[in-house]
Amino acid sequence: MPHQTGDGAKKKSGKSGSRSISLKELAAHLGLSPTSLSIVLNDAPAASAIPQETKDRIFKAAEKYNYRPNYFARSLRAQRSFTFGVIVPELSDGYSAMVLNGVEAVLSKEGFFYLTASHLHRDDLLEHHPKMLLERQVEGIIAVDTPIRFQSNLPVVSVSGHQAVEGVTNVVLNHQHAAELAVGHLFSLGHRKIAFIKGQSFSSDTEIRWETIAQAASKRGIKLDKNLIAQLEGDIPSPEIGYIAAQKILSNKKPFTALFAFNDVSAIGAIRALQEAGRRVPEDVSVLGFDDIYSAAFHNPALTTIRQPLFEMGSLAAKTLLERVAKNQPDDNAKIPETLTVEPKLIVRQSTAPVKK
Amino acid sequence: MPHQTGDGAKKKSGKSGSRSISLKELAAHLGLSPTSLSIVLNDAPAASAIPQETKDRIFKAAEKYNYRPNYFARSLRAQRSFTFGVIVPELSDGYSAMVLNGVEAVLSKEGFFYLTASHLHRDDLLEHHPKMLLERQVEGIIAVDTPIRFQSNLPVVSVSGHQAVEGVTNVVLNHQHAAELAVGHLFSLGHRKIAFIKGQSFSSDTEIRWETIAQAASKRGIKLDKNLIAQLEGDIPSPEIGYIAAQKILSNKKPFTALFAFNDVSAIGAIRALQEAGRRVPEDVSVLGFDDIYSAAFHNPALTTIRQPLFEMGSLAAKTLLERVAKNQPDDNAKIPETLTVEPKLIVRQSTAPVKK
DNA sequence: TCGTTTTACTGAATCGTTTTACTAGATGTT
DNA sequence: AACATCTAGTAAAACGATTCAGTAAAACGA
Repeated sequence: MPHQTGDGAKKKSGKSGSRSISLKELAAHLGLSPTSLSIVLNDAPAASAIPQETKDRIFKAAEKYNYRPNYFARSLRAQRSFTFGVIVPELSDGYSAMVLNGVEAVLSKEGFFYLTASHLHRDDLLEHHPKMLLERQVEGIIAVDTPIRFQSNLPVVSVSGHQAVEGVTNVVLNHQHAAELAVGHLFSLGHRKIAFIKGQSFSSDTEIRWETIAQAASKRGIKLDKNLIAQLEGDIPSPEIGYIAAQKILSNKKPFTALFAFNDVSAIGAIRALQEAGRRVPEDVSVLGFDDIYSAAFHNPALTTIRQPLFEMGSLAAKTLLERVAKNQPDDNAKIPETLTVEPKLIVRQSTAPVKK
Repeated sequence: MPHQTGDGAKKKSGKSGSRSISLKELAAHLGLSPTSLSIVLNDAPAASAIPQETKDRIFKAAEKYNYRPNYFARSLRAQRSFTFGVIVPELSDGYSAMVLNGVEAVLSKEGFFYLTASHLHRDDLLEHHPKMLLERQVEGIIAVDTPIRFQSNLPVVSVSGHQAVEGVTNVVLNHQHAAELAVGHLFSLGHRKIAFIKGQSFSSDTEIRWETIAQAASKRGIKLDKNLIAQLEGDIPSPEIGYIAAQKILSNKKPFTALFAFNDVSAIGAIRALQEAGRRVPEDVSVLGFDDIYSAAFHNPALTTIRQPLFEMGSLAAKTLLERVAKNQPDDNAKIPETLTVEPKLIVRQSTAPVKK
């Protein structure tokens, strides 16, 4: 329970070198015991027995000396850290950063902070980082697009994880809906020969994305030609890997009129490859992305894409974790939500067009 | 603020959820005192008096019971948090995330973590977040593209800050060099009428960037026409604000053959505006970006840009802060490096070309 | 008037670790 | 033999806040 003093005072606390005052020192100043101050400042039940006059004296002194309870002392005593751990593949891919934005928006309101750790798809870090976070006494973990390789009795919320792990709440996109939107869009434009770029094998969305696409395709009688399928490889968040994947597809010399990329970044790379091969987008080939990153709308041509509400996924994850921490009854496992689903949205722009007759 | 439920620390929760063992418990197991274990496990000087046999017994037991020293207890005692605070405008703009990558790479090796806070260009958060970080006992602060509005006696390293604040080390790009590279490149391609998009007023690079550009331009006899200058407005990291700025320049109907944008993101938006106005890039107008974000190489046309080594700036900031923390002699102020400079690089791609005759 | 309740506090224990200041026996030195 | 030094530890005091269990004195009720 974070302690709050009247904030917003514009005091530019005078002394610069002053290490902050302790409760004991403050109590000595007032001629009272630390106990009394603690009770009053935290508004503990016993505070009802303290006269308002004394309370005011305490509040004033706390204000004057800019008293801040020591985080470690308090956390040690209360066995609480008011901190979560967040594990991401890496920060600069746009995806994780957007999710983190959502996480932070929620947490900062509740006086929580989070520690970030990037695993860079390395097995050793996937094991090491969670351990470190546990040692730091985080009260819960948010894993973003990250396999759960650790076990603990802490609450865990996974964003775009697709494992069913006991005690882990999964925040996921409605992939079936996404696939319907995407394939349906291309289908309604007349596309029947569609190329696909699958995600990297380590990306947790790859599998489910592919399954739902396959369903949506077969439902419409679209055949999946192996020569029109490539998989992203490499772990840099650069369009280059999409460029390479598209080149691979092109090299198979099979005709196709549309390409559905795993994400916007790879779609951008793919467009480059298509253009280098003399295919115009969207006149010759329609390209569909995924995510709706900031630059999607401003690419040339502007990307048609499936938007994932990443900020909401982050804030939902944070909210859920806060709730699970609040009512920490270990027996309560039954009540842990297993999956929370958010909805995608089709954003039509210029990179898709009706198939040429 | 949520009031804490009254159940307190009463749950001795044995069970599968084994709360980790304490030093005292471990000592009891071994029939030794906590002191001895502490000495041995930390390899304190006094450990030389302890026979290897006993040491081994202790190590083995620690291993067996998976003993981890309690972070809060240790930090309370040692008055150290092994944690830095990082303040950024926001995470998803690509810039901050890349810097953070560099920060994390260095910190994780040293057993440090960092807490992130985004100020979103809001004055209240610029004051509030640093306060919160100080309460969390961070040992230092890294401010990324963020004005220093707080004061503390903690070491601070600022990335792309341009204030001269006592006790703050600035990690900055060699802006003069950057401007020379940029303006020199455009000049050597024959461009004399150059439009500029300045950064937002709140961005700490805006001013110095502009000054150095003005110098590099006037040195070459290039006049800066007010009608060819626009400023980014708004704080979303989307190309849209560059699009708007470019439109503003276009609306002035003054001829220009090149445009130098504040960053790649705004350059991408500007290209869209130019194309909508019927100007081809680079045939009619050369466009030069800044930063070299991942998608710059894959935009259409591929962006010529000035690369900032953001990862290095982050890791350099982290290293510097670690050093300053390591030798924490407050009198040592004389030795604090005031400025650390990193070098830009011109990356020539397809968005710039010789001026048409 | 006596006994109970309320008021207004305080002392001491606790969270888990590190560190300072010991002790008591063994070994070595002159 | 007297003294110093080394060995193998331990007890107790921090670090700073919270909380349990009291304690006097005042107010209240019969």
